[in-house]
Amino acid sequence: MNVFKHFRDVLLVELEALEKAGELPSGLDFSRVSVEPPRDPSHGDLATNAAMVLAKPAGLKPRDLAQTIADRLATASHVNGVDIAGPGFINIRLEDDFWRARIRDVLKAGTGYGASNFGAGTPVNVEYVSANPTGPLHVGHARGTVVGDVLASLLAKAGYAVTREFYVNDAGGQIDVLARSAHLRYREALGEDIGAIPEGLYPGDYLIDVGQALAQRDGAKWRDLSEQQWLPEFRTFTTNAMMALIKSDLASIGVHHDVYTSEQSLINSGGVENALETLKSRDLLYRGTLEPPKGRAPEDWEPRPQLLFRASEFGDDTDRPLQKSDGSWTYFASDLAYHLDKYRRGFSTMIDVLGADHGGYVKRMQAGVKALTENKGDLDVKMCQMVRLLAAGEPAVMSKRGGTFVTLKELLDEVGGDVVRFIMLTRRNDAALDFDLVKVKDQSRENPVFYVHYAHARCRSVLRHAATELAGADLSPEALAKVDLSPLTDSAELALMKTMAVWPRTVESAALAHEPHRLAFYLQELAASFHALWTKGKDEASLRFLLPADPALSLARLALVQAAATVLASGMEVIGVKPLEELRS
RNA sequence: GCGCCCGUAGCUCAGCCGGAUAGAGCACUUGAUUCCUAAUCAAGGGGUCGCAGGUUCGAGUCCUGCCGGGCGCACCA
Repeated sequence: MNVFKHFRDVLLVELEALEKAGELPSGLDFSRVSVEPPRDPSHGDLATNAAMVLAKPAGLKPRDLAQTIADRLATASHVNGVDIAGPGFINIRLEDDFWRARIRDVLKAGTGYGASNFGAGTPVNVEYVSANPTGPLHVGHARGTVVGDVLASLLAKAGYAVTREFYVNDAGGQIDVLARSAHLRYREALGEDIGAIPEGLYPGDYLIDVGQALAQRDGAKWRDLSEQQWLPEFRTFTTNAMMALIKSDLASIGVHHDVYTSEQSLINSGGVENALETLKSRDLLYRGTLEPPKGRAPEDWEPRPQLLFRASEFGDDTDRPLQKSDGSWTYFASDLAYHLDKYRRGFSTMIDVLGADHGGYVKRMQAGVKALTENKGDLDVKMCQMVRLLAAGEPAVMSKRGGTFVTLKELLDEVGGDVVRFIMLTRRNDAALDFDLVKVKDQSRENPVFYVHYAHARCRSVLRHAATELAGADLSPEALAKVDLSPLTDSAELALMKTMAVWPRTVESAALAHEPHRLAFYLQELAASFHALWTKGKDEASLRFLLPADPALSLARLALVQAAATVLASGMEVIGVKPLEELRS
């Protein structure tokens, strides 16, 4: 249950009743009425802006209207008190029993708690990673990979029909370079001394295996043929090998895409012509010459007539070329075709997760989607800023020179996939992020990964102890869901319940905003709430979870602990982090 | 020169389609451990939300212009 949405519905019923009673004019727009947690918990449990939003259109004074609404809300079920504050806020206090009942919600739902049909099954396509198939993933890919994957999981939990997609850029000139590099490795595998890898080719060791595989399969068949003859086969073979590498990297961080779309097959099947035909039919294509960018004209600039898309009519800064001088399509042209393809597959909502270096690409792609779908398609681009790798505060050097770069796999081996997943969400995606290889292994409050793990492990520890101290009691979630919860009266206990009850709302609002980082922040809050309760039990023995002299109270507290563990696990599940039973090693 | 992102406590950052006295961690000060993991917790000081205008009952949040940092800027992907 989303508590806030629930009471918004309650409020709307009351507002409609006021309309009927003539205390409010009919036909008011309630869409801006919200029910939210107040910023300061001392104000109450819920706050609504209804009076402030409606006062003007209703021709009433905010505080007068607030009083009218408050009088009605005061009689609603589970409401314990209503008061008016500030410019016209209505603060609502709920009965403690209402919060205790949320424990039962959690225990019944298990880690499915927080799931909803908020998205109503709307199809959403999340495209992420989409790394060029020219080598293994490196650390620079980690952030987009995690952000995209968790965003997809988040949307799924919120009730959207999510497809995780990877766009394979297997069509450009870079694939020719890849194929040539592989051919060199192939000749090497046949015994030839190839010397240093020439400038401009991919020097990475990962191509040695490709060369050997080809030599083993085909022998010397391709050695003395012309490039024209071997190139197509080398392109295909090597691209497939690189995709296998990438998929293996992704699997090691728990990422599995539903759909891989090949740029080359899109082109081969006439997808680009198709998309351009659509634009042409709307008179959005023309042949023209672009002006050089002011203040920064490229040295080799020459006026050149090109096939252009009228992107500037859709919010872009300039029109954009679609065809290279050799007649082949630009990357943008095939990407237009790709997004039209996604739209035609039923995705009106598309999300692309890109690196910050693609920032200049966003407007044109959004312009393209608008034009191709007549404004029916929506493309949201999540840009991931750079990650700075540090080691104990000092920059950790990574270099692509000589083909040695820090691969994603090396990072995973160093700190583990769970750590990478969590840390990547400890900043908004559009803010730069420091990733300290040493600090993330710290077992301290400063390390959010540890902090959240520790909270869950503490919960599990209590439940393990309970099995012996309350031997014979049924401690299954199903049984705990039935125990009398009324003994839970301490402020720290209620605070924990309230934090847990915010989870469904967090899922929905994070999904709506396409902001997966909110999950990581929520988990830290929830963990803090639990740690606080734990330590309070250290100060006051009567607040310990396990009091063998009082089984009824202990069972109620175990229900709370089990629920806390469940919500923590629910959040970690969406992030893709495995909850731990204990941290002792 | 243009576009995009960012600018919030000494440091690192949250701030939920505009809402109340702007929050958390680190650091600093003080305190809590015979007892479920003190790997934690509690309390305290610390702010012209880059600057200046504007819209609004109300702006850290929206608009405009500056300043500072990052990224990008025809036939790469």
